[in-house]
Amino acid sequence: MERKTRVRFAPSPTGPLHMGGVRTALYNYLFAKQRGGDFIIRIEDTDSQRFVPGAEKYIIEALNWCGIVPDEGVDASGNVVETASERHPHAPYRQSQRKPIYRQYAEQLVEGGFAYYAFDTAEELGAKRAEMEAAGETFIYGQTTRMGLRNSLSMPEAEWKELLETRTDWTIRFKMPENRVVEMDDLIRGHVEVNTSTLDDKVLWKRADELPTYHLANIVDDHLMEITEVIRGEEWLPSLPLHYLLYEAFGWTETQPRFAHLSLLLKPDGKGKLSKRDGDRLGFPVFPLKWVNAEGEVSRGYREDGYFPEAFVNLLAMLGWNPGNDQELFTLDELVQAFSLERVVKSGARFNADKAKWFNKEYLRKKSVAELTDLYMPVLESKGVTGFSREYVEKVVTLIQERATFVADFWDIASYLFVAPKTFVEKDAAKFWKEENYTLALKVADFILAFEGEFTKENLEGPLEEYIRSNEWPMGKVMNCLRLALVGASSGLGIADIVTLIGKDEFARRIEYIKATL
RNA sequence: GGUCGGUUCGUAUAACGGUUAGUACUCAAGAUUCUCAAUCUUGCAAUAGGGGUUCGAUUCCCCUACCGACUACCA
Repeated sequence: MERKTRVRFAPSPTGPLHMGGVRTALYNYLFAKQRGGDFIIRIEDTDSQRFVPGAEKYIIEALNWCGIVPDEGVDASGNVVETASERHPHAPYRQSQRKPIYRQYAEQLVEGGFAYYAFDTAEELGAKRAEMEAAGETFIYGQTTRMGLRNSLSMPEAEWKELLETRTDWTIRFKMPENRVVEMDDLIRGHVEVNTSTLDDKVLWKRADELPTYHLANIVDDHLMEITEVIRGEEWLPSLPLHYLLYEAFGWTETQPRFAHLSLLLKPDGKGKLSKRDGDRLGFPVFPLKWVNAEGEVSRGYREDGYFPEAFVNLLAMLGWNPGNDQELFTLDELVQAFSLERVVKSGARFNADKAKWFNKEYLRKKSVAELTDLYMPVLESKGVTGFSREYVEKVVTLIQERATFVADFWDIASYLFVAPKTFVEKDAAKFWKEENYTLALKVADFILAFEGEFTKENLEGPLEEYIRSNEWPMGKVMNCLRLALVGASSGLGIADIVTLIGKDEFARRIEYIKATL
């Protein structure tokens, strides 16, 4: 009975999707596609308190930008599917819309003796917790304490049945078995054992809002949606025994999915996991897309920072996974081919911004001049630069493509090919702008202006150097001085390239301007 | 505190009992060039510590240290 591979990414719409979340989604996607299976998106919005408007849309848009397109859960226009259909037999995909289906499963567990009703209020539990903490102990609602608390296990039947009717703030808790060793297998971590004596009786369902907690909703939906593998973050490993026990209590062990727990993304320096603050502090995005929260606080995104989605996906894939050889550059399709959970690294991966930039640079180099020009034209426009043909911009892009990491770098690298420099880099000027140099440089300028052939790099370069050499002038000093006049700095393209691009008239103008300042 | 997970150059990782412990990023030096960038070459740099097991441990086991996750009517 080979089942079709079906995996899901189940984010909670409590804010923008963190890059670690994107990585989890990516690994799920790669795993599914490699096996010809389905990748499903399910929105886990059972906590109405933490719901953030726009978060769901953000998550889907972010995945879409990355090329991670779901087979189920979202329709063609990127909306979460709300009604079941032939293509979406498991809809709806928002847990808030699946509300009616969970209670019966929770009750089923109570009937089977795997769960019970609990009537302790949040305040009572809070007080209990504080009391025990004051005594230096930790309170857990579990096998050692449950009989001393208010629930259907400790109270007379008549009493709790009455409370069940009259009160609306009770919960259903899982009755954690005592002293049992739960043996689990993780696709990444291998065999893990936990004794149930350290585990507590988790709340599964709440009467107050008639909603399940994560644990119940997760198991029920994974079962109903016929999920075959659960690939999720490491933070879920501690609740894996509970999940195993739930599958067992429901009698679903035959079709229980296999689990794989991914390690976390760590901050580049210091201790702890990667957080929003690190991005602000160290100057790189931690989110795929820009996000503005309710307070108007802006978090930058990879997309807005100029990363190509292919580069972002590639760098994410390499953070905690490797193909087993030296290949580092992969397209999404290549990743689908090469990916394997066996090669996912167990330890947490520190994010490195330099490496992230390197990936983008590699992708930028691979782009066609046409595509980069498409991206650069609007930038030029925003700089107020007009009157240049597309052909001209393409020539510029061709010359600077391999010098840039982002399209946004183009302007900093070669704005002088569009506008005359307004300022001069002080350090460079101090070094090269000396009378002995610029008198010669101006003579070279005259030579260029007197050049009668067509202005091309090939035509100019030879004669230019020949002219300087024959006069026995210092090539470096003269050229840099001339570059200073054209660029405003002693760095940049070759003189012949610059002159060819800006043309004789503009060249003459810049030289005249320089002469006027002497 | 408890439970679980993790630990190879600064970072990401390779080596799934036998290698001069490899690769990439970063950094440094050199080559090249009219400068810068790019490119090429070279270099710096690691098995957390201690016990075992073994002819032999980065690799297997134990202890310690450190890091992390979890410990909610949040996911």
